Amino acid sequence: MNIKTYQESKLQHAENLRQTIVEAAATILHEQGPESVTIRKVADKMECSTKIIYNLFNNKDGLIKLLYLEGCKVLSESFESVSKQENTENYLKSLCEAYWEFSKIHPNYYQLMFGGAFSEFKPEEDSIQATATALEQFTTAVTKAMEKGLIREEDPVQVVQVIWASLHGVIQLHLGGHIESSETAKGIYDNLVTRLIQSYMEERAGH
Amino acid sequence: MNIKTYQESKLQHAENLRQTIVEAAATILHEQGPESVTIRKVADKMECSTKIIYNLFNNKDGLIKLLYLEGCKVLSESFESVSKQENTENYLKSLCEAYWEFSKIHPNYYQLMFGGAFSEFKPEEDSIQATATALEQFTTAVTKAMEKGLIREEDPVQVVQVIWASLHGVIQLHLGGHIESSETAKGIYDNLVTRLIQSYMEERAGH
DNA sequence: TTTAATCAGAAACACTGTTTCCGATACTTT
DNA sequence: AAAGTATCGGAAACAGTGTTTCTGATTAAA
Repeated sequence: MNIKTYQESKLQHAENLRQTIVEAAATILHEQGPESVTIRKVADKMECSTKIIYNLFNNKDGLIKLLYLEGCKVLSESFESVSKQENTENYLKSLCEAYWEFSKIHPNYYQLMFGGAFSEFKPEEDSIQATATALEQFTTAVTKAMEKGLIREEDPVQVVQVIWASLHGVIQLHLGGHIESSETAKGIYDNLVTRLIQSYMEERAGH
Repeated sequence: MNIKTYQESKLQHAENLRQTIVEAAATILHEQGPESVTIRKVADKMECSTKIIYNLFNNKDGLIKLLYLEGCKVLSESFESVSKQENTENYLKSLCEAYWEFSKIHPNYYQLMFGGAFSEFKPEEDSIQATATALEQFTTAVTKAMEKGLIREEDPVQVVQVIWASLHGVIQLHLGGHIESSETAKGIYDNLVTRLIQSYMEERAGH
């Protein structure tokens, strides 16, 4: 037990509180979906008043942002749990598959992060950075493929963004109800994955 | 001037009212964005009570759906205004360009239709059908390319969905603030368009 | 002319994000 | 130790949302 000044202990108390509030909000998100993540419901779960949340997070976006960062961590772990394969093509395909799985296992996180569930929430510098970090496995895989000459040299970040954005499009239209059946959506997704990877891998020198 | 029964005249009155309400809602959508399309603001513009809107549209989704259908018409016209070219590859690229332009010229329609601006609104049978109709130019172009042997025969609807969904992904991430600069987003978009069309065109017989 | 039905306006209900007010608690100072 | 002061959280209020209820007027039907 450290000896702490009042200010230090106060800060730590605030930090603990922040953490438990984020956890409560995350629980509501998982159990009841994004539309149920309201300041009052979080306050009710914490058995406290809404004022505390505003003191600690400034506004709702401040709380949503932390859920966004949590989601980035989960996404990152999803990518990390993909077994690294020698075959670059297969590895990239597995990463794409993991992204689909993430959207299926954590649809509420997905809606919050990329689906516009909180249309007033716009990611800022740090959230965008966290997203890039979550996609790091992807970026390094592409970079390595370039070094090995499997993909023509260009900006690996742009390559990842092209892949990410287009995969996201399929998931988003699916979650939004524009592509009803899950099988149809997966068919489109797999088709797209194959085409994209082939497109990049066929750009070998001499082709 | 037709002679009408009371019931007929009543129905026509209701239909006229529906039309003006949709127009008022569309005006608010264009001038103030999706978040300002609220029942009360529409009622205020119409100088009537909210009850009328509920009588005619059942609930907010009923009104949003009509705006969705309007948006489909506008999108359809955007595609139709693309000059048809003999060169299939160039024509498809022009259609993709028109889709991007639509999202830039009518971002509010885009957010309402595909961006999840009204997260409670899920398109139903008729809205999905209207979307398919809006994409018809795309579908016929792909079908013709298959008949000419420029694209390998498969389901043209799935081909269009693959292209549409992936293009949407770029636009959606851009509008959602995940891809900040418009130039970056357009670069990704164009890159994707080139890759996809190449991917489909390279599947000629004998390849 | 009386009766019955329809329909629109005002107000209310149950929510939302956010702010204000105020009292209790807890550190500071004398 | 006692008085003063600052902080911080709870209750309530404010402004806004989608939606419903109630009620009175209008208008067709009898």
